[in-house]
Amino acid sequence: MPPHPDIAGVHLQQVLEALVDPVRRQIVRELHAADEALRCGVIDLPVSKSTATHHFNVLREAGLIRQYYVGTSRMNALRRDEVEKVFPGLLALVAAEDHPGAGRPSSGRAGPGGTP
Amino acid sequence: MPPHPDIAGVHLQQVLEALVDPVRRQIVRELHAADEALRCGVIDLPVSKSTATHHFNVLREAGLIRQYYVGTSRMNALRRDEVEKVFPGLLALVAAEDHPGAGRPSSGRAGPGGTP
DNA sequence: CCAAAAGTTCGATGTCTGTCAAACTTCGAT
DNA sequence: ATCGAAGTTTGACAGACATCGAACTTTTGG
Repeated sequence: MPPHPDIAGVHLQQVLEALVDPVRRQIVRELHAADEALRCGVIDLPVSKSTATHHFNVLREAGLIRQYYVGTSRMNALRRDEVEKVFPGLLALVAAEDHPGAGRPSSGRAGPGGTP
Repeated sequence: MPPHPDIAGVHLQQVLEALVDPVRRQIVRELHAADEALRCGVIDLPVSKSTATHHFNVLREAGLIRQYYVGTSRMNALRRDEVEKVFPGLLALVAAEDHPGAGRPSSGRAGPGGTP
């Protein structure tokens, strides 16, 4: 429910910061493929629930996804057309990504506590 | 002179990591606009020379620019067509960027020592 | 030959961001 | 009413990255 920014007002900087994380790109890819809103839990992410919540929030704040509740489930929908209008081709690049392994950052960025 | 990767082998992850930095996008924009190779010094960057060197290296390693020496000057050329072939539309997004202020990261990332 | 110019290398530093665990909230079903 | 499922919130933490200054290399110009 927090604020969904108007994509026209989002800077490329913020969108890139959102998409530079492999986990967040995975989310975008799955939403793109599903072509419909998905529950958070449906997407199998390699991180804890709290971290997942964080990633969804970042995507929302960047104007890439729209979120709304249905019961206790948070639905997530890719803002396809809107994003396409402001950043043409961007989603296609992510959707077409050849996600090797798990799309880990080039310079082994995994954060601490990764998998102790 | 260090290795220039074959762009076809570069992952989207690495390219995004390169382009997420405002300074590096500025470099790409200027090279895009110039449409020819430019000396490092010609591009007026808001960072020290050593930092600039770092940024040019990151861009080269990501396959976005090609570098070669002419005297003591290092020339930098955008690998337009090659990048366009593998990541269509990507350069256009950066080139068309509405660089506000100085394109500082959304979450004030400036690093230490920024402006003491 | 000497000096200036153009970058590079090296080491140090501070901030940011991803990550987790634990406690909490909320809604639906039994 | 109670229990479970689904997420959220709140600290804490560690690793990466951008950044700088100083010293060095190399090439051009006087």
